[in-house]
Amino acid sequence: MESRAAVGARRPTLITVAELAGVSLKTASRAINGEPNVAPATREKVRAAARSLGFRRNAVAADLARGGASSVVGFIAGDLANPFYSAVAGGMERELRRRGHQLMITSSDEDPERERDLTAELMERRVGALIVTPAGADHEALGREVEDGLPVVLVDRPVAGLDVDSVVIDNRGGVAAAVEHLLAHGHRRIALIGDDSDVWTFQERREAFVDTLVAHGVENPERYVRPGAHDAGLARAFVSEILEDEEPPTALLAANNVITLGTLQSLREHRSRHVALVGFDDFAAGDLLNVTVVDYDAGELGRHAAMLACLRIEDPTRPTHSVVVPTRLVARGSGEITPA
Amino acid sequence: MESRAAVGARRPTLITVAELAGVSLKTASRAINGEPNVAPATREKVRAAARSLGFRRNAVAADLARGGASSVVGFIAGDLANPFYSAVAGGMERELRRRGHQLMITSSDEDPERERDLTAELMERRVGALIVTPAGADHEALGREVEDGLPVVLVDRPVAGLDVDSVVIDNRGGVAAAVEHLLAHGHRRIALIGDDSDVWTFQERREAFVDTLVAHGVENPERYVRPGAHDAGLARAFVSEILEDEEPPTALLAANNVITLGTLQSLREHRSRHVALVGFDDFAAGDLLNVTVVDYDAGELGRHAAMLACLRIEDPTRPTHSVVVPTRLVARGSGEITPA
DNA sequence: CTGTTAGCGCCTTCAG
DNA sequence: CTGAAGGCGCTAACAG
Repeated sequence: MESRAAVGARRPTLITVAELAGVSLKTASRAINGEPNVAPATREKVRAAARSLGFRRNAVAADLARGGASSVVGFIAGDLANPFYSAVAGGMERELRRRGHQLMITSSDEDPERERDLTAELMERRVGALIVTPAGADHEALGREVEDGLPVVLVDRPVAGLDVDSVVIDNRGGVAAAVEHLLAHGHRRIALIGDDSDVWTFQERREAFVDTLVAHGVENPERYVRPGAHDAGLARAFVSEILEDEEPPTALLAANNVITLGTLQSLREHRSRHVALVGFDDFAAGDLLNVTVVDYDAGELGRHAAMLACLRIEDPTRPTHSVVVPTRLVARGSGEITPA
Repeated sequence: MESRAAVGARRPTLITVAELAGVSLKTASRAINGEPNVAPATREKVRAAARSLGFRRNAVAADLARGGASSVVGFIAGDLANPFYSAVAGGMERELRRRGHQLMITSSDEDPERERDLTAELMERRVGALIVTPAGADHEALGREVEDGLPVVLVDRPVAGLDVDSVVIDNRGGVAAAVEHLLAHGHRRIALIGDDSDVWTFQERREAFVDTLVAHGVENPERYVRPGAHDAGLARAFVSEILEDEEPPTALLAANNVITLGTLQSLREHRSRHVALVGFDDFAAGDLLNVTVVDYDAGELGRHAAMLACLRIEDPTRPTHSVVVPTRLVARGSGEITPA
């Protein structure tokens, strides 16, 4: 068995294997790939030769020979260091693996220009499909790929004018549930602390917020809406400010987990025991802090995206689908506080 | 400019571009790749042709022709859905990109068998290097790759008997600092709630814990050591139990963030206002809960791993390096409580 | 069942 | 500065 190649030595190829086994190149290929029409004895002979040589098939060359797209799927995440994307990537990777694909992950850091560069790069690698969390507004580069026949799947946010498969959270449903929950507990003055107004998910959540309040006869539903809380510090400041209002809200809806944390800080400073809070997105210490949240399975986003990508690879002509991942309200205390 | 290929049409190749530009294949290649020895006019002609055809160079074919390893680096993470790995992957991806490499991420889910499969798969894709968070104990498969000359970098935990580049957290230093912090605040009875005993990082943390206590003359340092808290629930139970001791500890050291959360739950149930707590790893609501922690930059782990991988690709003969990422103690209240 | 003949798309010689 | 040949490692037809 002492046949390990020395450092830097060439890797054995199918030809080497074929020669050792005393068969032709193609027969070796068939045996290695488990194709039919190979005598069991021959197959074993080839496999033994491969083993003893430490042969490794070259998937890159195989993809090339087969002409074109590989089994690799590319994912351009918004920000890899963000747990949300890692949860998405986790679900995605698992589903792809199940279907015999590999995942190549990159991160645009929410920068549209980087997204364009990465798209180009992944195209050069001839990925079989591209899953993207679109950053910014201009996505004509993506549009071109789509026209060129590349399977593209959008995750977490769609792109206007781009008719492709997509997976999003049920933002509207989640917010509606949260607002109705608060209304049911007697609140009428409900505030929404949200992210920057150009973030699509916040736009959705905001609209659902307003719609739900209107549907329940609450007047001036925008009164306590505060967009622009891009980080925890801002969220905290906004909440502190709004609580100073002469007629302050009795309940708060934090539009994402970062904002929820900032909100909690503010509430603690104000020792407000009678302000209810519901947060969109669960977070690590959510249960410990008794925070009622709108939760969902981020991994499902990735799983569905992967599935849609695979289905489109198999059938490029199928109509586009749009999957909506459900949310559920997890009542843990903070959302069940009634108005003072 | 209306030259977009129809869906499913073949992508243009260098030959197509060369023909349109009226030059040879090789000249087109040179122009596209920005190699020297091409007349500026020719270069422009070729580039214009490429643009109008929507040409995309095939990086896969290029790698193959160049014979061998690609610029892709593979990363086998322990569990992609875990924020720790996402932070690592984030730093890794950024550094690799800076150096002109791509990252292919997979997840072993801490399963040694999957790790072996994934290693084989990434080898078939001819990754230029492999970064691994080794799962389990048996890593002879990895060892074989190393012998074959594959650049391998270990992250977060080393493998006994495998002399390769590695990056780990300063587990000992972090724990020592935490323990000394508690000692300085007057504690002598300090408990360590830890993960399963076969987890390397916990072994390190435990040894440092004991060593530090011994160095400070604390007798019977193992008395309050509780391994096996694999999830928050177990941690909570262990803490509850230990607090019932007739001579309970006055301070707790939670060996990781999951354990810290469980510990907090238990402490809250016991309304123990006089038990100090320091947690290893920071977490989302750490500051909100005033939890003193041993923090470190997970992205740095990834960044260094990427760097080591690149350096080894460039020079396979360089001696192996071992990077230790520093920790720092973040005092936020829970660790500064003095014994009752 | 097995082997032969062509490439996949590009890069690397080595000549013009 | 440019081009022609040969090959990277593998697979897809076709023959036998």
